[in-house]
Amino acid sequence: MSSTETPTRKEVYDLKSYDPKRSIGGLLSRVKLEMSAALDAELAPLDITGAQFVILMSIALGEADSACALCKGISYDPGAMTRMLDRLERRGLVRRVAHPNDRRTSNLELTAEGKAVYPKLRASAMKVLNRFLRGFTQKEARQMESFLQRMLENA
Amino acid sequence: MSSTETPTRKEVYDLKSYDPKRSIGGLLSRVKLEMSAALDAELAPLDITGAQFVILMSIALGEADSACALCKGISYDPGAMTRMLDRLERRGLVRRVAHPNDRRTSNLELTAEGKAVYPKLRASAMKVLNRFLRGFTQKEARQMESFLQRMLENA
DNA sequence: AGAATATATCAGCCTAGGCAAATAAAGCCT
DNA sequence: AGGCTTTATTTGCCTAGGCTGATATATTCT
Repeated sequence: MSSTETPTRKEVYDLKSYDPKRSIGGLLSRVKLEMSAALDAELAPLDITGAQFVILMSIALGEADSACALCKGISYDPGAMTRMLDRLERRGLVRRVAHPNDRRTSNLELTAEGKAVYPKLRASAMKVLNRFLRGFTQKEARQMESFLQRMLENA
Repeated sequence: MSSTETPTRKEVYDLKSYDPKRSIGGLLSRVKLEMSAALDAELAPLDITGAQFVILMSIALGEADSACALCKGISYDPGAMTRMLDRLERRGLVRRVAHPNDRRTSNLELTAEGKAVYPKLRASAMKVLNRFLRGFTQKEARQMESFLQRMLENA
């Protein structure tokens, strides 16, 4: 060995240094909490929650066209998804359309109203996120994305 | 101006580049979800949830000695906290002790059993976190902490 | 085709947090 | 002391997600 320790196998936190609240885990939970609250507040005037925002975005971007696909995409409970879509349908933002070849499922579409609010949703979410990233350079933001991506791959 | 643009005022995401799922917001939510699930799984054998872990840690570290202090420390609902402490008390991990000078509140203490599991909790949480941080250098971890801290200050 | 299996959704029950009103005890002000 | 305000906790009600089992289709395999 070239040195007294083996840095490549060393873990980030050890029993002496680990402080739950100041650790990446604690900070990340807190940031997520604050960001969700801020997004909810930003979307409140549109009478749309942060959770609904996620669903609407997925549909709008063509990432999912059925309840099942939505669940898989974001690790959401199917039972909860049924009720979530019920709400969005009652709210007039989403429509369930019969699937021609598969009668088990429905295709999901945004209604006219859904399409109309979509740009506002996008802008609101972006605004909130940018607020949390005040003072970040592009380079720092890209690095943060990369860190988070790596953590996800380690999951 | 020394350059054609003003980089200091530029925001991280704009309407063209913003992709909700790949953005820091989307990634961060997802990482938090995965980390919480992983922590719950790790603590399941001890019959303790991730939410309970947070409370127990705060008490153990002397960060809070009353329900109210706990709520303030972690932005938790007082009503929910009453019930959380009821559960922890029934579970035999926490004790409410009468406060000598203030009969509105109770001092919170870990029971013997609570003190006994505490090191295991700490080790479990650390283990999960280190797993998500595989491949991170110390420098990268410190930078991640700093990014999250800055986001919090922007909240 | 018929049976076994897999998929998609839904409905019921449970848990847990958020909110608002109620209660009780301090603290403050004059 | 008496009244007003603040603080700490509790309780009831509401919402929403997780889990399980039921149901209806598709799909696959003989």
